[in-house]
Amino acid sequence: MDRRLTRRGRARRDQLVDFAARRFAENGYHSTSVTDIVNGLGVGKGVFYWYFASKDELFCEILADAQRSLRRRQQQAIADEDDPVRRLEQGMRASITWLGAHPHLFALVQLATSEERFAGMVRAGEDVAVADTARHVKEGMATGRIPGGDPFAVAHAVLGVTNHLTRALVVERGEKPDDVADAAVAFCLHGILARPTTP
Amino acid sequence: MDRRLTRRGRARRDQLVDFAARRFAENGYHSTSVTDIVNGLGVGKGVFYWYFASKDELFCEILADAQRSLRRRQQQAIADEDDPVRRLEQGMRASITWLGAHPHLFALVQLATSEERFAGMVRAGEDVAVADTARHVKEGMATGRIPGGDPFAVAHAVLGVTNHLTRALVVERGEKPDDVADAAVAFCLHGILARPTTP
DNA sequence: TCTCTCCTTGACCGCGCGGTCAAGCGCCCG
DNA sequence: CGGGCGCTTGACCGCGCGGTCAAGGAGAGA
Repeated sequence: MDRRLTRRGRARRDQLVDFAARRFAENGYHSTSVTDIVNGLGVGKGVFYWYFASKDELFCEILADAQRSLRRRQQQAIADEDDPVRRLEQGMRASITWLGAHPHLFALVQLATSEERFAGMVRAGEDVAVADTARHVKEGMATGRIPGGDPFAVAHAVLGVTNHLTRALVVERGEKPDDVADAAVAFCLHGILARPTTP
Repeated sequence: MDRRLTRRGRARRDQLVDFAARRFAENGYHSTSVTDIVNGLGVGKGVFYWYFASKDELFCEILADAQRSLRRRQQQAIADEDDPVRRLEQGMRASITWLGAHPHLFALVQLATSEERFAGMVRAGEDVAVADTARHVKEGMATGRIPGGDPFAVAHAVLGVTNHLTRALVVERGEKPDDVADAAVAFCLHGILARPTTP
Protein backbone atom coordinates (compact mmCIF):
# COMPACT_ATOMS: atom_id res chain seq x y z
CA MET A 1 0.00 0.00 0.00
CA ASP A 2 1.63 3.22 -1.19
CA ARG A 3 -0.06 6.56 -0.69
CA ARG A 4 0.93 10.18 -0.59
CA LEU A 5 0.68 11.02 3.08
CA THR A 6 0.46 14.37 4.79
CA ARG A 7 1.98 14.94 8.19
CA ARG A 8 -1.35 13.99 9.69
CA GLY A 9 -1.45 10.83 7.61
CA ARG A 10 2.02 9.79 8.67
CA ALA A 11 1.10 10.34 12.30
CA ARG A 12 -2.01 8.19 11.95
CA ARG A 13 -0.06 5.46 10.24
CA ASP A 14 2.57 5.40 12.97
CA GLN A 15 -0.19 5.30 15.54
CA LEU A 16 -1.69 2.24 13.87
CA VAL A 17 1.67 0.48 13.62
CA ASP A 18 2.53 1.15 17.22
CA PHE A 19 -0.84 0.23 18.68
CA ALA A 20 -1.16 -2.89 16.56
CA ALA A 21 2.33 -4.05 17.49
CA ARG A 22 1.46 -3.95 21.17
CA ARG A 23 -1.88 -5.67 20.68
CA PHE A 24 -0.29 -8.41 18.58
CA ALA A 25 2.40 -8.96 21.19
CA GLU A 26 -0.13 -9.14 24.01
CA ASN A 27 -2.97 -11.09 22.42
CA GLY A 28 -1.45 -12.93 19.50
CA TYR A 29 -2.06 -12.53 15.79
CA HIS A 30 -5.41 -14.26 15.41
CA SER A 31 -6.87 -12.94 18.63
CA THR A 32 -6.16 -9.37 17.56
CA SER A 33 -8.80 -8.42 15.02
CA VAL A 34 -8.71 -5.40 12.76
CA THR A 35 -11.89 -4.32 14.52
CA ASP A 36 -10.04 -4.46 17.86
CA ILE A 37 -7.28 -2.26 16.53
CA VAL A 38 -9.51 0.45 15.07
CA ASN A 39 -11.84 0.42 18.08
CA GLY A 40 -8.85 0.75 20.40
CA LEU A 41 -7.87 3.86 18.50
CA GLY A 42 -11.45 5.11 18.25
CA VAL A 43 -11.49 5.28 14.47
CA GLY A 44 -13.51 3.66 11.71
CA LYS A 45 -12.46 0.48 9.97
CA GLY A 46 -11.81 2.26 6.70
CA VAL A 47 -8.87 4.04 8.28
CA PHE A 48 -7.02 0.77 8.63
CA TYR A 49 -7.50 -0.17 4.99
CA TRP A 50 -6.55 3.30 3.85
CA TYR A 51 -3.02 2.75 5.19
CA PHE A 52 -2.61 -1.02 4.86
CA ALA A 53 -3.72 -3.50 2.23
CA SER A 54 -4.33 -6.21 4.81
CA LYS A 55 -3.70 -7.32 8.37
CA ASP A 56 -0.95 -9.55 7.00
CA GLU A 57 0.85 -6.65 5.40
CA LEU A 58 0.81 -4.62 8.60
CA PHE A 59 2.21 -7.50 10.61
CA CYS A 60 4.97 -8.08 8.08
CA GLU A 61 5.93 -4.44 8.19
CA ILE A 62 6.13 -4.43 11.98
CA LEU A 63 8.20 -7.60 11.95
CA ALA A 64 10.58 -6.36 9.29
CA ASP A 65 11.04 -3.05 11.12
CA ALA A 66 11.85 -4.85 14.34
CA GLN A 67 14.40 -7.11 12.66
CA ARG A 68 16.03 -4.16 10.91
CA SER A 69 16.21 -2.16 14.11
CA LEU A 70 17.77 -4.98 16.10
CA ARG A 71 20.34 -5.71 13.44
CA ARG A 72 21.34 -2.05 13.18
CA ARG A 73 21.88 -1.98 16.94
CA GLN A 74 24.07 -5.07 16.77
CA GLN A 75 26.11 -3.71 13.89
CA GLN A 76 26.83 -0.40 15.54
CA ALA A 77 27.76 -2.15 18.78
CA ILE A 78 30.57 -4.09 17.13
CA ALA A 79 31.57 -1.49 14.56
CA ASP A 80 34.86 -0.40 16.08
CA GLU A 81 35.96 -3.59 17.74
CA ASP A 82 38.82 -5.64 16.35
CA ASP A 83 38.91 -8.67 18.62
CA PRO A 84 36.44 -11.33 17.39
CA VAL A 85 35.65 -12.56 20.90
CA ARG A 86 34.91 -9.02 22.01
CA ARG A 87 32.73 -8.53 18.94
CA LEU A 88 30.78 -11.64 19.86
CA GLU A 89 30.37 -10.34 23.40
CA GLN A 90 29.28 -6.88 22.30
CA GLY A 91 26.78 -8.40 19.88
CA MET A 92 25.23 -10.42 22.68
CA ARG A 93 25.06 -7.41 24.97
CA ALA A 94 23.49 -5.27 22.27
CA SER A 95 20.87 -7.94 21.57
CA ILE A 96 19.94 -8.39 25.21
CA THR A 97 19.69 -4.66 25.76
CA TRP A 98 17.58 -4.11 22.66
CA LEU A 99 15.26 -7.05 23.33
CA GLY A 100 14.87 -5.93 26.95
CA ALA A 101 14.04 -2.40 25.82
CA HIS A 102 11.44 -3.59 23.31
CA PRO A 103 9.84 -6.59 24.95
CA HIS A 104 6.71 -6.32 22.82
CA LEU A 105 8.76 -6.61 19.64
CA PHE A 106 10.59 -9.56 21.12
CA ALA A 107 7.26 -11.21 21.87
CA LEU A 108 6.10 -10.41 18.37
CA VAL A 109 9.04 -12.22 16.81
CA GLN A 110 8.37 -15.26 18.98
CA LEU A 111 4.78 -15.09 17.81
CA ALA A 112 5.72 -14.92 14.16
CA THR A 113 7.74 -18.12 14.53
CA SER A 114 4.59 -20.18 15.00
CA GLU A 115 2.67 -18.53 12.19
CA GLU A 116 3.52 -20.32 8.98
CA ARG A 117 3.12 -17.15 6.92
CA PHE A 118 5.79 -15.32 8.89
CA ALA A 119 8.07 -18.12 10.05
CA GLY A 120 10.19 -17.73 6.92
CA MET A 121 10.97 -14.10 7.72
CA VAL A 122 11.96 -14.98 11.26
CA ARG A 123 14.17 -17.81 10.14
CA ALA A 124 15.84 -15.59 7.56
CA GLY A 125 16.59 -13.02 10.25
CA GLU A 126 17.91 -15.72 12.52
CA ASP A 127 20.16 -17.04 9.78
CA VAL A 128 21.65 -13.58 9.36
CA ALA A 129 22.36 -13.34 13.08
CA VAL A 130 23.88 -16.81 13.10
CA ALA A 131 26.05 -16.00 10.10
CA ASP A 132 27.28 -12.84 11.82
CA THR A 133 28.14 -14.71 14.99
CA ALA A 134 29.69 -17.62 13.12
CA ARG A 135 32.04 -15.19 11.37
CA HIS A 136 33.42 -14.02 14.68
CA VAL A 137 33.80 -17.60 15.86
CA LYS A 138 35.63 -18.62 12.70
CA GLU A 139 37.94 -15.68 13.04
CA GLY A 140 38.63 -16.61 16.65
CA MET A 141 39.46 -20.13 15.54
CA ALA A 142 41.80 -18.82 12.88
CA THR A 143 43.78 -16.85 15.46
CA GLY A 144 43.75 -19.78 17.88
CA ARG A 145 41.71 -17.98 20.55
CA ILE A 146 38.91 -20.51 20.14
CA PRO A 147 39.45 -24.25 19.88
CA GLY A 148 38.04 -26.15 16.89
CA GLY A 149 34.43 -27.17 16.37
CA ASP A 150 31.46 -26.28 14.22
CA PRO A 151 31.14 -22.47 14.16
CA PHE A 152 27.47 -22.70 13.19
CA ALA A 153 26.66 -24.94 16.10
CA VAL A 154 28.41 -22.52 18.43
CA ALA A 155 26.63 -19.55 16.88
CA HIS A 156 23.26 -21.24 17.31
CA ALA A 157 24.08 -22.06 20.90
CA VAL A 158 24.94 -18.41 21.54
CA LEU A 159 21.66 -17.35 19.99
CA GLY A 160 19.80 -19.86 22.13
CA VAL A 161 21.37 -18.56 25.32
CA THR A 162 20.80 -14.93 24.39
CA ASN A 163 17.16 -15.33 23.49
CA HIS A 164 16.20 -17.65 26.28
CA LEU A 165 17.94 -15.74 29.07
CA THR A 166 16.48 -12.48 27.86
CA ARG A 167 12.98 -13.88 27.80
CA ALA A 168 13.18 -15.78 31.07
CA LEU A 169 15.16 -13.31 33.15
CA VAL A 170 14.75 -9.85 31.65
CA VAL A 171 11.23 -9.99 30.26
CA GLU A 172 9.56 -12.40 32.66
CA ARG A 173 11.48 -11.81 35.87
CA GLY A 174 12.37 -8.17 35.35
CA GLU A 175 16.10 -8.55 35.99
CA LYS A 176 18.44 -5.84 34.75
CA PRO A 177 19.60 -6.37 31.16
CA ASP A 178 23.22 -5.62 32.05
CA ASP A 179 23.30 -8.24 34.76
CA VAL A 180 21.71 -10.81 32.51
CA ALA A 181 24.15 -9.91 29.75
CA ASP A 182 27.03 -10.53 32.16
CA ALA A 183 25.64 -13.95 33.02
CA ALA A 184 24.97 -14.82 29.37
CA VAL A 185 28.44 -13.78 28.22
CA ALA A 186 30.14 -15.63 31.08
CA PHE A 187 28.17 -18.76 30.30
CA CYS A 188 28.93 -18.69 26.61
CA LEU A 189 32.62 -17.94 26.98
CA HIS A 190 33.50 -20.19 29.92
CA GLY A 191 30.69 -22.68 30.29
CA ILE A 192 29.52 -24.14 33.55
CA LEU A 193 32.71 -25.69 34.81
CA ALA A 194 35.40 -23.11 34.13
CA ARG A 195 36.01 -20.11 36.30
CA PRO A 196 36.24 -16.93 34.22
CA THR A 197 39.77 -15.61 34.18
CA THR A 198 39.45 -12.23 35.90
CA PRO A 199 42.27 -10.08 34.56
CA MET B 1 -14.98 -35.50 28.21
CA ASP B 2 -15.30 -38.86 29.94
CA ARG B 3 -16.93 -41.79 28.20
CA ARG B 4 -16.98 -45.53 28.50
CA LEU B 5 -15.03 -46.63 25.46
CA THR B 6 -14.86 -49.99 23.77
CA ARG B 7 -11.67 -51.17 22.10
CA ARG B 8 -12.96 -49.65 18.88
CA GLY B 9 -13.64 -46.37 20.66
CA ARG B 10 -10.18 -46.23 22.16
CA ALA B 11 -8.63 -46.85 18.77
CA ARG B 12 -10.68 -44.04 17.21
CA ARG B 13 -9.71 -41.66 19.99
CA ASP B 14 -6.01 -42.43 19.60
CA GLN B 15 -6.35 -41.93 15.87
CA LEU B 16 -7.83 -38.48 16.43
CA VAL B 17 -5.14 -37.49 18.93
CA ASP B 18 -2.33 -38.61 16.68
CA PHE B 19 -3.65 -37.11 13.47
CA ALA B 20 -4.57 -33.82 15.14
CA ALA B 21 -1.15 -33.54 16.78
CA ARG B 22 0.55 -33.76 13.41
CA ARG B 23 -1.82 -31.30 11.78
CA PHE B 24 -1.41 -28.82 14.62
CA ALA B 25 2.36 -29.08 14.41
CA GLU B 26 2.36 -28.59 10.64
CA ASN B 27 -0.31 -25.95 10.19
CA GLY B 28 -0.68 -24.25 13.53
CA TYR B 29 -3.58 -24.20 15.95
CA HIS B 30 -5.92 -21.74 14.23
CA SER B 31 -5.21 -22.97 10.72
CA THR B 32 -6.16 -26.51 11.70
CA SER B 33 -9.95 -26.65 11.86
CA VAL B 34 -12.00 -29.41 13.38
CA THR B 35 -13.44 -29.90 9.91
CA ASP B 36 -9.90 -30.46 8.56
CA ILE B 37 -9.23 -33.09 11.18
CA VAL B 38 -12.40 -35.10 10.62
CA ASN B 39 -12.17 -34.81 6.84
CA GLY B 40 -8.55 -35.98 6.98
CA LEU B 41 -9.76 -39.07 8.81
CA GLY B 42 -12.83 -39.49 6.59
CA VAL B 43 -15.33 -39.33 9.43
CA GLY B 44 -18.20 -37.06 10.37
CA LYS B 45 -17.86 -34.07 12.61
CA GLY B 46 -19.88 -35.65 15.39
CA VAL B 47 -17.10 -38.18 15.92
CA PHE B 48 -14.79 -35.43 17.11
CA TYR B 49 -17.28 -34.12 19.65
CA TRP B 50 -18.08 -37.61 20.84
CA TYR B 51 -14.51 -37.96 22.13
CA PHE B 52 -13.58 -34.35 22.97
CA ALA B 53 -15.53 -31.49 24.45
CA SER B 54 -13.72 -28.92 22.32
CA LYS B 55 -10.73 -28.29 20.10
CA ASP B 56 -9.09 -26.61 23.09
CA GLU B 57 -9.44 -29.69 25.24
CA LEU B 58 -7.86 -31.91 22.61
CA PHE B 59 -4.90 -29.60 22.22
CA CYS B 60 -4.39 -29.43 25.97
CA GLU B 61 -4.40 -33.18 26.20
CA ILE B 62 -1.82 -33.56 23.46
CA LEU B 63 0.38 -30.92 25.05
CA ALA B 64 0.15 -32.43 28.52
CA ASP B 65 0.93 -35.90 27.16
CA ALA B 66 4.00 -34.58 25.38
CA GLN B 67 5.29 -32.81 28.47
CA ARG B 68 4.72 -35.88 30.63
CA SER B 69 6.46 -38.13 28.14
CA LEU B 70 9.52 -35.88 27.86
CA ARG B 71 9.84 -35.51 31.61
CA ARG B 72 9.62 -39.26 32.15
CA ARG B 73 12.40 -39.77 29.62
CA GLN B 74 14.57 -37.22 31.43
CA GLN B 75 13.94 -38.76 34.82
CA GLN B 76 14.80 -42.28 33.76
CA ALA B 77 17.95 -41.04 32.04
CA ILE B 78 19.37 -39.61 35.26
CA ALA B 79 17.89 -42.16 37.64
CA ASP B 80 21.03 -44.07 38.52
CA GLU B 81 23.63 -41.34 38.23
CA ASP B 82 25.29 -39.85 41.29
CA ASP B 83 27.47 -37.11 39.86
CA PRO B 84 25.45 -33.88 39.41
CA VAL B 85 27.41 -32.80 36.33
CA ARG B 86 26.78 -36.18 34.73
CA ARG B 87 23.10 -35.93 35.63
CA LEU B 88 22.94 -32.57 33.93
CA GLU B 89 24.63 -34.01 30.86
CA GLN B 90 22.38 -37.06 30.73
CA GLY B 91 19.33 -34.85 31.08
CA MET B 92 20.42 -32.77 28.11
CA ARG B 93 21.10 -35.85 26.02
CA ALA B 94 17.74 -37.36 26.88
CA SER B 95 15.95 -34.14 25.95
CA ILE B 96 17.71 -33.79 22.62
CA THR B 97 17.07 -37.41 21.73
CA TRP B 98 13.40 -37.22 22.68
CA LEU B 99 12.78 -33.92 20.92
CA GLY B 100 14.57 -35.20 17.85
CA ALA B 101 12.46 -38.35 17.86
CA HIS B 102 9.20 -36.44 18.20
CA PRO B 103 9.72 -33.30 16.14
CA HIS B 104 5.99 -32.72 15.75
CA LEU B 105 5.51 -32.63 19.51
CA PHE B 106 8.46 -30.28 19.79
CA ALA B 107 6.86 -28.00 17.23
CA LEU B 108 3.58 -28.26 19.06
CA VAL B 109 5.13 -27.01 22.30
CA GLN B 110 6.70 -24.08 20.47
CA LEU B 111 3.28 -23.38 19.02
CA ALA B 112 1.59 -23.44 22.39
CA THR B 113 4.00 -20.81 23.67
CA SER B 114 2.45 -18.16 21.44
CA GLU B 115 -1.12 -19.09 22.22
CA GLU B 116 -2.17 -17.29 25.36
CA ARG B 117 -4.50 -20.11 26.40
CA PHE B 118 -1.67 -22.64 26.48
CA ALA B 119 1.36 -20.51 27.30
CA GLY B 120 0.82 -21.10 31.00
CA MET B 121 1.11 -24.86 30.60
CA VAL B 122 4.31 -24.52 28.63
CA ARG B 123 5.83 -22.15 31.15
CA ALA B 124 4.92 -24.46 33.99
CA GLY B 125 6.64 -27.35 32.22
CA GLU B 126 9.66 -25.18 31.55
CA ASP B 127 9.84 -24.18 35.21
CA VAL B 128 9.91 -27.82 36.20
CA ALA B 129 12.77 -28.52 33.80
CA VAL B 130 14.66 -25.47 35.04
CA ALA B 131 14.15 -26.50 38.67
CA ASP B 132 15.47 -29.98 37.90
CA THR B 133 18.55 -28.60 36.19
CA ALA B 134 19.13 -25.95 38.85
CA ARG B 135 19.20 -28.68 41.51
CA HIS B 136 22.07 -30.39 39.77
CA VAL B 137 23.89 -27.09 39.40
CA LYS B 138 23.43 -26.24 43.08
CA GLU B 139 24.72 -29.62 44.06
CA GLY B 140 27.73 -29.16 41.82
CA MET B 141 28.41 -25.83 43.49
CA ALA B 142 28.13 -27.39 46.92
CA THR B 143 30.82 -29.93 46.06
CA GLY B 144 32.98 -27.28 44.43
CA ARG B 145 32.80 -28.83 40.96
CA ILE B 146 31.03 -25.72 39.67
CA PRO B 147 32.08 -22.16 40.50
CA GLY B 148 29.52 -19.77 42.04
CA GLY B 149 26.75 -17.96 40.19
CA ASP B 150 23.00 -18.01 39.85
CA PRO B 151 21.91 -21.64 39.37
CA PHE B 152 18.64 -20.54 37.79
CA ALA B 153 20.39 -18.41 35.22
CA VAL B 154 22.65 -21.34 34.38
CA ALA B 155 19.70 -23.72 34.16
CA HIS B 156 17.87 -21.37 31.82
CA ALA B 157 20.96 -21.05 29.66
CA VAL B 158 21.21 -24.83 29.43
CA LEU B 159 17.57 -25.03 28.43
CA GLY B 160 18.12 -22.35 25.79
CA VAL B 161 21.04 -24.21 24.27
CA THR B 162 19.24 -27.55 24.32
CA ASN B 163 16.06 -26.28 22.70
CA HIS B 164 17.67 -24.06 20.14
CA LEU B 165 20.33 -26.51 18.99
CA THR B 166 17.78 -29.27 18.70
CA ARG B 167 15.47 -27.15 16.61
CA ALA B 168 18.13 -25.60 14.39
CA LEU B 169 20.38 -28.60 13.89
CA VAL B 170 18.36 -31.75 14.48
CA VAL B 171 14.90 -30.74 13.29
CA GLU B 172 15.75 -28.22 10.59
CA ARG B 173 19.09 -29.48 9.32
CA GLY B 174 18.62 -33.17 10.00
CA GLU B 175 21.85 -33.66 11.94
CA LYS B 176 22.19 -36.70 14.17
CA PRO B 177 20.83 -36.16 17.71
CA ASP B 178 23.91 -37.74 19.30
CA ASP B 179 26.29 -35.42 17.50
CA VAL B 180 24.22 -32.39 18.40
CA ALA B 181 24.06 -33.59 22.00
CA ASP B 182 27.86 -33.80 22.06
CA ALA B 183 28.14 -30.24 20.80
CA ALA B 184 25.50 -28.97 23.21
CA VAL B 185 27.08 -30.63 26.22
CA ALA B 186 30.57 -29.43 25.29
CA PHE B 187 29.28 -25.89 24.86
CA CYS B 188 27.46 -25.85 28.17
CA LEU B 189 30.24 -27.38 30.19
CA HIS B 190 33.27 -25.63 28.70
CA GLY B 191 31.98 -22.64 26.81
CA ILE B 192 33.53 -21.22 23.70
CA LEU B 193 37.02 -20.49 24.92
CA ALA B 194 37.99 -23.52 26.96
CA ARG B 195 39.18 -26.76 25.47
CA PRO B 196 37.32 -29.71 26.96
CA THR B 197 39.61 -31.70 29.25
CA THR B 198 39.74 -35.12 27.63
CA PRO B 199 40.51 -37.57 30.41
C1' DT C 1 -33.47 -62.74 17.72
C1' DC C 2 -34.08 -58.75 20.45
C1' DT C 3 -32.14 -54.87 22.78
C1' DC C 4 -29.27 -51.60 24.54
C1' DT C 5 -25.30 -48.95 24.42
C1' DC C 6 -21.61 -47.25 21.70
C1' DC C 7 -20.62 -44.91 17.86
C1' DT C 8 -21.44 -42.21 13.52
C1' DT C 9 -23.66 -39.09 10.27
C1' DG C 10 -24.04 -34.48 8.17
C1' DA C 11 -27.18 -30.66 7.90
C1' DC C 12 -27.50 -26.89 10.55
C1' DC C 13 -26.64 -22.62 13.75
C1' DG C 14 -24.83 -18.12 15.18
C1' DC C 15 -20.97 -15.59 15.26
C1' DG C 16 -17.12 -12.72 14.27
C1' DC C 17 -13.73 -12.47 11.09
C1' DG C 18 -11.09 -9.88 7.08
C1' DG C 19 -12.25 -6.96 3.75
C1' DT C 20 -15.29 -3.40 0.68
C1' DC C 21 -17.25 0.86 -0.59
C1' DA C 22 -20.30 4.89 -1.43
C1' DA C 23 -20.55 8.85 0.80
C1' DG C 24 -18.97 12.84 3.20
C1' DC C 25 -15.82 15.71 5.96
C1' DG C 26 -12.02 19.05 6.56
C1' DC C 27 -7.39 20.72 5.83
C1' DC C 28 -4.24 22.99 2.69
C1' DC C 29 -3.04 25.40 -1.32
C1' DG C 30 -3.92 28.43 -4.97
C1' DC D 1 -12.75 31.77 -0.15
C1' DG D 2 -13.31 27.88 -2.99
C1' DG D 3 -11.84 23.42 -4.94
C1' DG D 4 -9.79 19.13 -4.52
C1' DC D 5 -7.43 15.64 -2.42
C1' DG D 6 -6.30 13.30 1.81
C1' DC D 7 -8.70 11.15 5.20
C1' DT D 8 -12.68 9.11 7.72
C1' DT D 9 -17.10 6.84 8.47
C1' DG D 10 -19.75 2.62 9.38
C1' DA D 11 -23.06 -0.37 7.26
C1' DC D 12 -22.46 -4.19 4.71
C1' DC D 13 -20.71 -8.76 2.51
C1' DG D 14 -19.45 -13.67 2.18
C1' DC D 15 -17.17 -16.99 4.41
C1' DG D 16 -15.59 -20.55 7.39
C1' DC D 17 -15.18 -21.31 11.96
C1' DG D 18 -16.40 -24.06 16.53
C1' DG D 19 -20.02 -26.37 18.08
C1' DT D 20 -25.02 -28.89 18.18
C1' DC D 21 -28.23 -32.46 17.51
C1' DA D 22 -31.91 -35.64 15.84
C1' DA D 23 -31.58 -39.63 13.67
C1' DG D 24 -29.80 -44.04 12.52
C1' DG D 25 -26.49 -48.02 12.14
C1' DA D 26 -23.79 -51.79 14.25
C1' DG D 27 -22.01 -55.09 17.40
C1' DA D 28 -22.06 -57.57 21.76
C1' DG D 29 -24.60 -59.84 25.35
C1' DA D 30 -28.99 -61.99 26.80
